[in-house]
Amino acid sequence: MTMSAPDPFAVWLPLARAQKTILTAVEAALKQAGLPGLDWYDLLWELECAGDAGLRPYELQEKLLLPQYGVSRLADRLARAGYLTRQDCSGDGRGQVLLLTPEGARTRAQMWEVYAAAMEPAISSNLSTGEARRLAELLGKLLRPAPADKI
Amino acid sequence: MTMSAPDPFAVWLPLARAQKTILTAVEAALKQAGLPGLDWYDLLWELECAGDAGLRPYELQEKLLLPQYGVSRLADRLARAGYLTRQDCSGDGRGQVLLLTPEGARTRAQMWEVYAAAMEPAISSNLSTGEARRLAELLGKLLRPAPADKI
DNA sequence: GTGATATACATGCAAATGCATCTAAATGGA
DNA sequence: TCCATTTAGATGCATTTGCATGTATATCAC
Repeated sequence: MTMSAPDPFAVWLPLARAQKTILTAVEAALKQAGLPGLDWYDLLWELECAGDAGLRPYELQEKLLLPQYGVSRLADRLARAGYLTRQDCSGDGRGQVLLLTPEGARTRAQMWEVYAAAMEPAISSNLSTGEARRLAELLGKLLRPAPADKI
Repeated sequence: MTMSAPDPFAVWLPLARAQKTILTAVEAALKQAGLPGLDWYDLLWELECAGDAGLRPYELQEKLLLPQYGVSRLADRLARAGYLTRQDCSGDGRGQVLLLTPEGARTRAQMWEVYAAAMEPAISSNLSTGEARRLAELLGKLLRPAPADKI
């Protein structure tokens, strides 16, 4: 039996398309609800997970896969909205610690409702429980560190 | 045997993360090669597929999952770069037909080399042939039309 | 210590994006 | 035919992004 070579694009094309489709749907739902976008959600969520310890911007940069200036300015906007505070970092004069405010937590909770509601039909209606589990598993494998292509 | 409910986020989170990771890697490779980004590639590719018939902007809008103004301006840039031409549309005075130029085709071919080379390690090194096939299949299911959430 | 390098974060400027709106041509009724 | 509605596409304006660079502190070699 001949096994066709694993065409990376057979994976990439539907992957990109599925991501874009779902992303668009969720962003539309959030906007319609008068809530911020997913990038705000992700940052708020990480801060909530971090609790009282807060997070340094460079930590968020890794967690969110954002460029350094991306985190810097995203945090700016969140701070202006009153969703986080910047605190001088004891022990590192260059740095700062970002902390979630109660209002930030409230907004994240509101967003979660909309987020989950928009996600559910986009995914659950097209996959069985077993398929979803298998898909998540395969995507997880895809995320393993690539073999040192960083220069 | 109890079957855990299908958590949509168990799929969405790695999906989004995998897409972003691979996208970033490919964009970086293209940039380093002094070539345009993936959005240009996608448009060039569709035009190449369309051949001499070309494509109407509204057709690209559907194929590329872009907003109307997105296609309008992307086409502007491609036209300024000499990669496509806009032709008045016989039969619809409002419309136009976008046609690939030879230079556009050449650039797309160059991009393809870099694109494919960057994609390969990101995907093939983490998945077996069978896994890749299964993953592509599951992602395909995910792309089925959602149950009428359009307003 | 002192100087060189590396790390953390900010920012000016140009380009891209989102949103609302505009024009023009097509379609559909009466 | 005439008017109302829909569709194709462009564009002004505000926001966001990307890129390069700037500033300040930390770390390391000596």
